[in-house]
Amino acid sequence: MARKPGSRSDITGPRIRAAARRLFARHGFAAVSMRQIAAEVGVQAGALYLYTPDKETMLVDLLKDHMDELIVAWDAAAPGGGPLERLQAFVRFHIAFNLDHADAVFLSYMELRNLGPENFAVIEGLRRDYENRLEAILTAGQGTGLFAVPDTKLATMAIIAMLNGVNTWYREGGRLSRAAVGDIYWDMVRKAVAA
Amino acid sequence: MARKPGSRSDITGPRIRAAARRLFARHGFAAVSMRQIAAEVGVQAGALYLYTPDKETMLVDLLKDHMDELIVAWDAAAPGGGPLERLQAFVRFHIAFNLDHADAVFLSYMELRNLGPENFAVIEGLRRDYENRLEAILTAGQGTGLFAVPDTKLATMAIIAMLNGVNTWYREGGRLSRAAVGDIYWDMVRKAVAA
DNA sequence: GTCTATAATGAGATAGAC
DNA sequence: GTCTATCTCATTATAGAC
Repeated sequence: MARKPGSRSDITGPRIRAAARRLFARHGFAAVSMRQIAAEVGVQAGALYLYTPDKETMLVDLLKDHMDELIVAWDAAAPGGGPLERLQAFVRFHIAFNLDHADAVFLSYMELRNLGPENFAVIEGLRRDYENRLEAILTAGQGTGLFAVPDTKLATMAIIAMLNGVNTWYREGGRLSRAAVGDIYWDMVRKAVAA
Repeated sequence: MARKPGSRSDITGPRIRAAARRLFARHGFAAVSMRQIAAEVGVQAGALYLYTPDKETMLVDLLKDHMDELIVAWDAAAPGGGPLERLQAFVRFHIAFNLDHADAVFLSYMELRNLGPENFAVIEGLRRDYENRLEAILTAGQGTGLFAVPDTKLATMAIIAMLNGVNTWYREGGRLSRAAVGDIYWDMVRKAVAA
């Protein structure tokens, strides 16, 4: 026997990526074998090497795609207006995007240590690009006297960490809707940076 | 040859735990082999099984000890006084303790997925015990009208996540001292929960 | 594009010597 | 309490058939 009837690389490729993302996030990069990924997709382990040169490249591609998508999505969603409106939009966007991409977000924070130095630098650079967009909002508000943050760099890190935390406890269908969570976090962020 | 001259279990035990904690935090539980841990300590892999029945037990013992130590340390450090004083103390304590136990903190958030359900429940229970101490402070302040948090549960999670974030960027000898970081985060937390 | 088969390596854990 | 040696099994990755 040879190739499976009906196999198509433009279908198998995305399915491999989705399975790898899910399994890496659930069990950790090192704990997941190529065999597990292949089994999840319904192919043999050797077939994965038609789509990636090795396991680490699979991971770094997932992370890079995720960070690219994040930045593109924010740049498309970011409103004009004053710092307060832009900050509110950022808070709501970040929570919503993270919940929609929980596995990728988790990976992008937890599995950086499995990357070689050059791949690590690429992902970290993309993350900084994204964080700089938030810091720019804080700096703008600081300039007009609207915000009073003791340190825009730390405030950026604090806000991102706080918002990322939502992913650790939020469950769909739980006590609070996504919109309600957005309201509550926006209230806390707004007050934290207020003059 | 047999046992090494001068070997002592009360020295080797702690060294094994320290090596495992460091290596698990750096590379991830699944990525670290028993041979690596043994090499770090200077014993053979087989010797590790004198101290632990298996690898997962090594991990869960590290996590349990860490959470116990955290709760004991806070209960010893927690001041009396009003909610504002207690909240300030909590912020500064949490940042300092986390920086002093960075590897264990990282493990306690990242490697829970490598635990069986019963071990997982134990660690999660301890974490909730700790978080409840913060929530009690917020509830007390809420009751006297000193704080105005829209949801004490979410505020608890938000504050912890924000403070935990310090560990991801803080470097000893960097731009800011620990005390300065404590000041800045306290400023943001104070405003975020203020009435 | 997927298969089977296999190479090369390393894993967790155990047995028994000293 | 640590050693060497070993069992058993899984791993990543490749080769070549179809």
